Amino acid sequence: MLKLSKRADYALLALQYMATIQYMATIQSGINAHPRVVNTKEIAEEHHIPVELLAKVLQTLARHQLIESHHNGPKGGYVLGREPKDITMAQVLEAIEGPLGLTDCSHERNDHSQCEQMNHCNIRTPLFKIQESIFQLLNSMSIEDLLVEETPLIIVESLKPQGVSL
Amino acid sequence: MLKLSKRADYALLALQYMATIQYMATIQSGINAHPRVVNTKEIAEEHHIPVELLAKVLQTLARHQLIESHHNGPKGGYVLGREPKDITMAQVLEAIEGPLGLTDCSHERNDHSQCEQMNHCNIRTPLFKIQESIFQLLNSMSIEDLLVEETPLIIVESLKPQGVSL
DNA sequence: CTATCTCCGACCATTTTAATCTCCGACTAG
DNA sequence: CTAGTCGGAGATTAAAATGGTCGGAGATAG
Repeated sequence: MLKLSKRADYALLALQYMATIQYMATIQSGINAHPRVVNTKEIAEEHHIPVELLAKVLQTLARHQLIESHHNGPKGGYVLGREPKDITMAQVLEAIEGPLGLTDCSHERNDHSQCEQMNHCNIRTPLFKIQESIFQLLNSMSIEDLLVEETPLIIVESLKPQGVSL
Repeated sequence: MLKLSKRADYALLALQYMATIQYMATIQSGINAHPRVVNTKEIAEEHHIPVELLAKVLQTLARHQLIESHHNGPKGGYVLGREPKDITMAQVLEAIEGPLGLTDCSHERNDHSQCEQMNHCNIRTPLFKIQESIFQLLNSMSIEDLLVEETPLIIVESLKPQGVSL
């Protein structure tokens, strides 16, 4: 349950790798160093993942401007599209897997297809609260948090206080 | 992303329904009332979901003692296995979908098969922390929290985050 | 210029997983 | 006995994830 797809895994691995490269460059050459452009093959080999799938993942990330593609022939590749701290988990996962929501009826207010069936659904509201908490959590962590050795645990306050009222 | 399976949806709907039945009975007949036994067909028809699938879901819930089956022929069915507040979301989801974890390597500390490949994985620790937070969140909510009055559907128009300038 | 290397996008094949349905056995109330 | 229940093993279908192939466009190095 709640397992990330491999595409999501690959995305995070790639972003972490690119952030690390960039971080190293900054340390060595100061803040103005242009980050090294890394290509798909390099990342794939580094992590032992299939090139073709990673290529698609990176294309998707580029389309969402999380990374930036450099069409420079043999020197082409990708760099991060913005600061690691400004690329949140939620953004990455939404780019890869589409808008996140626990239920089918979280997004489709335009085509009323699905919820015709779920008309007798009494669990929407609580589920939306859970969803909102998870979203908040994912937005509170960024690629930068993948760099450090130990990330501080983020506590999501219980939703209990809102309580039961019927 | 993060969408619940239908089986999980059905499980929550069924548990909410059973909890409601029980709650009503308590109101009407006092605390000692035996909760009414409800059968699969009733729940399925109430929510317009396929009986066969719901049957499996309920069987699974029974196997995990979240509900209790009564083999009473034509009067058979299910009741909650314990108090609504003692049935957490995490328990339900784990019963239906197996142990929850963002990554494949979350559980397999014994068979080292998978992580041989993911040996070059630098994102385990942060992911485990996210996972832990979600687990905590899901454990903080119970079936009791599903008993809230259902308000008109709140539209989540766009989950797109704040847009982040670069 | 040419050979080579990159990203891009479309398309296809295979595998895995989810969802649904079918059938039968055991049991029980009326 | 009859009809209705849960329990559980498949079969079937549908959908999604994963992985691979190909050709085009553009840039670089020689």
